[in-house]
Amino acid sequence: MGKIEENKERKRRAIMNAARDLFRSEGFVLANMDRIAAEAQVTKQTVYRYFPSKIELFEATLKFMGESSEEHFMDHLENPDTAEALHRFARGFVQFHLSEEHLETFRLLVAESGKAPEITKAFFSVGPEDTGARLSRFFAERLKLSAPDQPVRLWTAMLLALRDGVLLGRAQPTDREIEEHARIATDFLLAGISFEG
Amino acid sequence: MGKIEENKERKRRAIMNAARDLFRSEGFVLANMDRIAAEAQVTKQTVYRYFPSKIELFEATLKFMGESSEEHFMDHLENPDTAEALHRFARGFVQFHLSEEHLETFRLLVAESGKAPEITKAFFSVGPEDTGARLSRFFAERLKLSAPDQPVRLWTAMLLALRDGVLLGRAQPTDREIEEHARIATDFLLAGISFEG
DNA sequence: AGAAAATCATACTATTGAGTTTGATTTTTT
DNA sequence: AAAAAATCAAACTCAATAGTATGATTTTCT
Repeated sequence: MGKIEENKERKRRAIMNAARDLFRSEGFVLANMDRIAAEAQVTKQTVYRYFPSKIELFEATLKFMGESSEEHFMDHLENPDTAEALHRFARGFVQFHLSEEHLETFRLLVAESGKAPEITKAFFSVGPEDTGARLSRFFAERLKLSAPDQPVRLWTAMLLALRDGVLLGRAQPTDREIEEHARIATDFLLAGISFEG
Repeated sequence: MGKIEENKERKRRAIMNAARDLFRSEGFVLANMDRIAAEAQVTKQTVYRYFPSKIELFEATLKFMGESSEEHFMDHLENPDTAEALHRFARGFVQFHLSEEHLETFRLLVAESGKAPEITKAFFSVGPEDTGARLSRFFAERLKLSAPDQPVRLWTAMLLALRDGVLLGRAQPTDREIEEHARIATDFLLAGISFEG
């Protein structure tokens, strides 16, 4: 592969990086192409060589975000101590969903999917869709549940209880509060499915 | 009160009605003042006589929305049969939070509170903030819980499990699914607090 | 070295939309 | 009926911004 191809790839990524930051912080409408070009250290002309329009840049960027999203809370499910695995996963899950990065992304998706529902497909085509599936497998294997989907859904919903407040402008919970909430929700789940640690 | 004052009040409301619809369906940035004026059957000039700027119209409209929001699921808590009260409330709560009206409002608030967190205060200064408080009272009186806040939060969070999907563009659940989900979440709650129907 | 592709710098077009201005018309008050 | 307040109709200013055009410069390939 020649240097031209390499550079193309680098530029593409530089543009999508800048686009991601601006779309996240400003939203689709207010993010502007001149500034995306500037942040990417590239001419607007070049942006348009790679992406024919703002909306197509947006779609490509969403997909890019889905692919490059870094969650590590999944790893906790490998822990051999089942209760420990659940508690650690829970804390990581809550922390991630309250992180500024994720909240901005969520805001963006929620706002735009109102007008163009198909847009979020791009994001989820690669991304976090399978968290539920992975959890269900864990519940089936480790907790011996024959119908794990329901408890999984209830549990993750409980874990997200703190998010609405933050989304609507309430102060970010402290680490202490996050920790405690994750524990309470998880204990509640375990009691509900009669699991003995 | 003279006719002028009456008319002022009517016009103000007509403008905010139109503004509400447009802000909800288009979002703050894309909603435009010419169209708001047109929908309100009023001149743009008149809009500006009542509201000095778009942002101030927006704030006033949010407050107006908070005040005029019609939820009726609260009434179910008066039902003397406690389990019945919970189940009916649950269904009404889920239905409301999945209604197109509420989803659009939520989208709007989530999108805008990212840039101006204080903006949602206007909405919640009157509105649904106290659902939690009312529920806590119910849990304390009817279920004899000494610390009701935690279960209330977990329960409402479980009830909202279906919302994320819809927010991100998944198909609206059927009435059947809503009903079933509300029942399951409520049963899970009751089991968790060892309540015997 | 010289051709070809990509990028740069910059200016331009065209549209949209917030907020203003002006002067005529209607409605309410006294 | 006449003064005063509110509204209308319509044109205008001004800034922002998506997307295009042009011609010079740089980078890569052969």
